[in-house]
Amino acid sequence: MNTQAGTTETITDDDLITGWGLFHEALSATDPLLLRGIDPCGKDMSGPWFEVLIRLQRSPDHRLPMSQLAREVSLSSGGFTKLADRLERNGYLARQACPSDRRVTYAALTEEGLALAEQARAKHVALLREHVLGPLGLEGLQALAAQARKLRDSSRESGGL
Amino acid sequence: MNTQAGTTETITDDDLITGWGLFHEALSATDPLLLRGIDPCGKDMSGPWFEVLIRLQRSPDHRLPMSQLAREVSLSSGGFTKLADRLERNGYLARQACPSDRRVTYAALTEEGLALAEQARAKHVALLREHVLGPLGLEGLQALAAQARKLRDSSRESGGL
DNA sequence: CCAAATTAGTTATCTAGGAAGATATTTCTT
DNA sequence: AAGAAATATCTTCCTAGATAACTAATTTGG
Repeated sequence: MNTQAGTTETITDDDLITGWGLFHEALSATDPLLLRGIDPCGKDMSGPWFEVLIRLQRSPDHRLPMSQLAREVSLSSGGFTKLADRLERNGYLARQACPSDRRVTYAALTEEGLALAEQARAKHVALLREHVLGPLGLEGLQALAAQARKLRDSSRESGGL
Repeated sequence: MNTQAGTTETITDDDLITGWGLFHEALSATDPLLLRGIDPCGKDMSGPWFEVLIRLQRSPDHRLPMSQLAREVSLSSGGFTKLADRLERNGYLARQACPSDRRVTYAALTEEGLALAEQARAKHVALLREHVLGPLGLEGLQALAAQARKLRDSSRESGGL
């Protein structure tokens, strides 16, 4: 069904799979680099921790409802409860009751959590400049982001069952 | 350090983080769609299973050394042993000794494994056309793939400690 | 050629997260 | 306003992988 025709209108199954594979490989090769050594101790930080810290750091009062945060970082509610437990146990996060809706619990950064978030963010940005902006250049990055946005939006439509 | 200057040479920390976030979001929104219902029973297939099946399907004799396969799908050797156990237990994979190097074990597709791989691949390609090629178009996909390739290659250089 | 370092694979043990169920609180429908 | 449906969180149980230790087979350096 797929011999290469005019190269302008068609794409083979193989090339499709390969192209999508590149996307995967790019992320799995690059992502670890961007979290490398951004821990206070100079150790790597786990993706989920970073995603949570970043979001709380830029939120008003440095806090968000647990369930919203869970959705944003793509964790199940049960999974996020345990991530929050871990962060809390380490002193980076505190749970706060919400007066207006007693079902919700805010996950809020502590002083130490905020410090951790800011420090990790700064290091992460430096690594982004080195490992992403450097190799791709501004145009490359923008091209990538534009396609990624299209993909995200269309997939959310289709997939948001 | 980062006010928006000429828009042509600079990018803010925020935009950098957002741009990279788009990349993440695109993958995490789209990827599940591409594995949806590609199981024989019409159920979703897990990413690692699919990656393994695809690679074996296109390999000579439909087999590869365990350790090579583990690297290609980004699993630890111990993790891959258990994935292979599962596939074997389900009748899709068989372990074969390698005569020329008695350390290695081949992971080889069984008849059923090959059938599964081919069927999953066909369904996956259809989903790729629908959810990736459709929204992005051929140029979009190629743009994405080109940037992804740059990223992968440069990160492998940096990261391949 | 032999000891040392490498490489392949398996086997514990441990941690992160998903799924499903249980509560408590809202919100929606009459 | 009462009952039903939805939402937020937590808990229990289960599975997938990571890590590290161990064995066996190879390769390498002297």
